[in-house]
Amino acid sequence: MSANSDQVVSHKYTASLAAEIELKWQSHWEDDKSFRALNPGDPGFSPEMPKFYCLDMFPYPSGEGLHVGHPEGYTGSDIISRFKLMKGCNVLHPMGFDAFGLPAEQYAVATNVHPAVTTAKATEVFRSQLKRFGFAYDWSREFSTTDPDYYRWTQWIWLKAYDSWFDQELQKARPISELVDGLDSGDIVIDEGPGWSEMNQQQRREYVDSRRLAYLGEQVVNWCPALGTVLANEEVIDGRSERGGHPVRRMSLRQWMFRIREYADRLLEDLSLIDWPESTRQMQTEWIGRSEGGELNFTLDSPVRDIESLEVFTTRPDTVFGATYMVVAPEHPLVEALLEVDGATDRFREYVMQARNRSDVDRMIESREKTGVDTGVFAINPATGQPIPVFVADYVLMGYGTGAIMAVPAHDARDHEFARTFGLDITRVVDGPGDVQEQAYTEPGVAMNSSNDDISLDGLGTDEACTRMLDWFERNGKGARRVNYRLRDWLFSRQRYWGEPFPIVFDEDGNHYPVSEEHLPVLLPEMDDFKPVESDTPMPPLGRATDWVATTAGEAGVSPDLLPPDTPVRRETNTMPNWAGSCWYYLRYIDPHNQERLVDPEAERYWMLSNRSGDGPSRTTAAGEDFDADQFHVGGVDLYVGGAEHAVLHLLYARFWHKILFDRGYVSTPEPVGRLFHQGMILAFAYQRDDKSLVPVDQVRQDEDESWVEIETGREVSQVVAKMSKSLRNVVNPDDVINEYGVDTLRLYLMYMGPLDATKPWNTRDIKGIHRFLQRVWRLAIDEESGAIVTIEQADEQVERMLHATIKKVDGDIPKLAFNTAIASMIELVNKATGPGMTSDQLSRFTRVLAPFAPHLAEEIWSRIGETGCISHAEFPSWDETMLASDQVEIPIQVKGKIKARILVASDADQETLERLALENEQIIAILDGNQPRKVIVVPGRMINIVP
RNA sequence: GCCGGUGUGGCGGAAUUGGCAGACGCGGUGGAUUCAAAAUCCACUUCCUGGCAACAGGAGUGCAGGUUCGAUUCCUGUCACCGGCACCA
Repeated sequence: MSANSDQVVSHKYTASLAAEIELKWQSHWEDDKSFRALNPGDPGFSPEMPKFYCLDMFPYPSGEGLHVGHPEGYTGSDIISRFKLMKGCNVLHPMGFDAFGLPAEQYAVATNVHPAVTTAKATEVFRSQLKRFGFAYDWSREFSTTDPDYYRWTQWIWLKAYDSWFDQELQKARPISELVDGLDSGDIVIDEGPGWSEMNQQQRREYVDSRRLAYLGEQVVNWCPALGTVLANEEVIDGRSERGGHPVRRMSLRQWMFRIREYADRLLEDLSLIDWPESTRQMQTEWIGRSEGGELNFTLDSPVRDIESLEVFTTRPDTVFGATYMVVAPEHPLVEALLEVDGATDRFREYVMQARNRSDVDRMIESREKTGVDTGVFAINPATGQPIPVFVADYVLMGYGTGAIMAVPAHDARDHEFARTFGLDITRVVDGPGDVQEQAYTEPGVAMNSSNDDISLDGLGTDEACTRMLDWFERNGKGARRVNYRLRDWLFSRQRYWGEPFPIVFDEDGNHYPVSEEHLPVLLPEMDDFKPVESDTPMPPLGRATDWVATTAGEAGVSPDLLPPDTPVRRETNTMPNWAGSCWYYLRYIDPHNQERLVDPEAERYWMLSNRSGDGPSRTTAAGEDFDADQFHVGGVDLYVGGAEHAVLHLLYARFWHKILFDRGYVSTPEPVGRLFHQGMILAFAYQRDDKSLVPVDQVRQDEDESWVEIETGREVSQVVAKMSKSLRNVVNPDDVINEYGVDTLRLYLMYMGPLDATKPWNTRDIKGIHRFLQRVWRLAIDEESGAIVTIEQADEQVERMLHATIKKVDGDIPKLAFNTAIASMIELVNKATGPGMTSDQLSRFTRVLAPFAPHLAEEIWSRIGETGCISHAEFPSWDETMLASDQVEIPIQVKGKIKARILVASDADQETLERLALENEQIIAILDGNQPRKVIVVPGRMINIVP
């Protein structure tokens, strides 16, 4: 009893002591505003400090609370932020909440609890969980996308897009007023149809509306009955909704769209200028899907109603001579016209109806066998002059190109398959191996069978043949060069309650008028029933707020210049999609409380513009006229950390919005994010039976021989890695880990699991190792029994050397986000120092190295050894290269690449010395057996290789 | 089908430019400490063969080849897994 065991544990670094330390410093930091970032103009702001803007993808606060995947990325960015602070940067490291969206609304539909209530509660939970991690966020900049003060500016940006048109010549967005001025003055001429001067007021209005970047488009949309809303193409995967996997139907609706296609080239080109993961840049490239080719005109042998010809897009104009038939999509105008003309066969009608009604789900599930019907119409192949049949088939998509193709079965796999099914001619026009009657030859090659009275491609390579053919089409006015994109305009309306209302109203004639800026935000009306309105056509829930919807121009805030205040108007009842708020939140963090603007220009310039001489990303841009690419980086945010699941949608949309704002002069960089990093997914172990079915974790035990057994059956199961899921009961709750070990341990474990961008399994067993490491750190400074400081007076030489090496290693690894190896080197140091101990000067340096990773523990030791001030604002320690060099080094001697001996030599031993020493080595002499070596390769300081 | 990524001990993972494979952690084994245990500290721990042992020999970074004095690293082919796209003309 006298050897009091309680006393032993009383100063041990346990979960409870960790919690005590952590909560103490967290409240210190909060009281001292330790992580408040200063803007230009703030008292105490020093303009000479370099800036570092470090951004996390903000979370959607779900009712479930934080998942371990969240703090993984957040810890990584926190380490960089704290490191940059210690390096003397002014760091902007903010956090907020992306709180509009479907789950809260679905919950509201089910329970009638207002989404604002659900969201506020979930946000509260998230915030307190995040605070428990001790992240160095400037919480004074926090906001939620649902704050009226925030979405006011989301609406404002949408109005800017509404007030913009894209000038093809300048490749940039300009104010609508400049379009009108240009049309009035005749500087801008309308290509097709009646000229501006011949138009009446209504026609002019419609023309201008058709040019807006945010426009109202009649569009075949993806209607998801289960969600009661339409979805963007990007939100539909294999004919089902991205969220929830519900079936999606196609129908026509008038919806707000974004003219993102206008930016296709710029979005594509600028990808090469930013420091983003290759995979993400490639996904965006493919998403944009630029292809060069020609739009060619095929005349019908007799017109159908007013349709005299078909336009097709092709990337292989060199194969026109091989076009033996044509195909139009079921939604093509020619099909429409044929249905209205007598003579369309029943089979034709039936096929078209079936194809149109068929949902995308069915199209996907059905086999890929080509189906189609002959329209009975013939077109003239412009190259051969021969009549060729026109088919309708659903393998041609209305949404890509012109919705019609010339079919070249000899050189296109799909056309080949169709031609075989329907017994159509297959004519070879490109020379190459194989029999095109059996299989399409799709590679480039030398043209053949490709000549008429006017032109011959025979003997030309594909590239040259394409060029000649396009020249020929252009000369004859039968076609033109064209670039086509897979990217489609962005559908921006949702039939939901819990989103940003559009700041726009409609008069009785259906004309739309913007709400003027000073009347923003257009607030969501209070409602108590959130269900979508039952109707043949989708009706948004906001339609129920009849008092809100029916108003007057004056009430809604439409400028009296546009409409007399007492004009009755109806508000837009659609809302913006979830992406809206996340498209620009990084800008609002810069100046979150500004009531006058979305962001103060000076603050924006300070935080977004990086000098290329700094240590930011090294990519540069082709100089745009509005941007000095020689001096600045294209991207604004210095580091953006978040999941790869946002590689296309969020990150493409944000780039698009940013470019509009850039064109209109509201931001100073052409790209929002200079460097992007995706943290990997954290998986968990699960157990698999022989038949590959998975067994929940709690139904498995480990035998003494380490094998895993299903408890119920006693059968052996194998350990596999799977996504965390409730059904497998392998979801890790960060709160539990914090309770058991403290948050510094959790932070360190998350970073030590493996490379930050790798997908890796959570292994609860491994956390102990990291916890032990922190306990060792603690014991280096503190006596567990007495709580007294145990620093030594005289530094151990080897520990000192290793400390220098560790400082260098960590200093180099942090900017690379190679935290796992940085931690490994700290562990090595601490293992080395366990025993000899450290001086307080060594501890001062070591705790500063540790501080970005385990800030609370580091801060505690820092203060106990008598240092003052916040450790995260202390200078990151430096190292002395001369302390890294050792006098002697062990060098392996290889014979034919295999190590046979090792010698200890002076580390600066030169080539001759090493060769001599190697050949004098007894083992080597024995191996050589008196023979002269043919060759000796010596890499000083590394190795010696002898070839006998 | 196409594109991209990854394959290294029992497990998670290290390894600058082609130069000592397996750092570091987990797990395991042995020892110290303890009445005992936990905790802690120390040592060993890729596999195979031989040996009481120190040790000796061999194999080894998914697989099969190649380049090279030397390959986890570069090249060719191939397999598996993960992610993305998917009739895009």
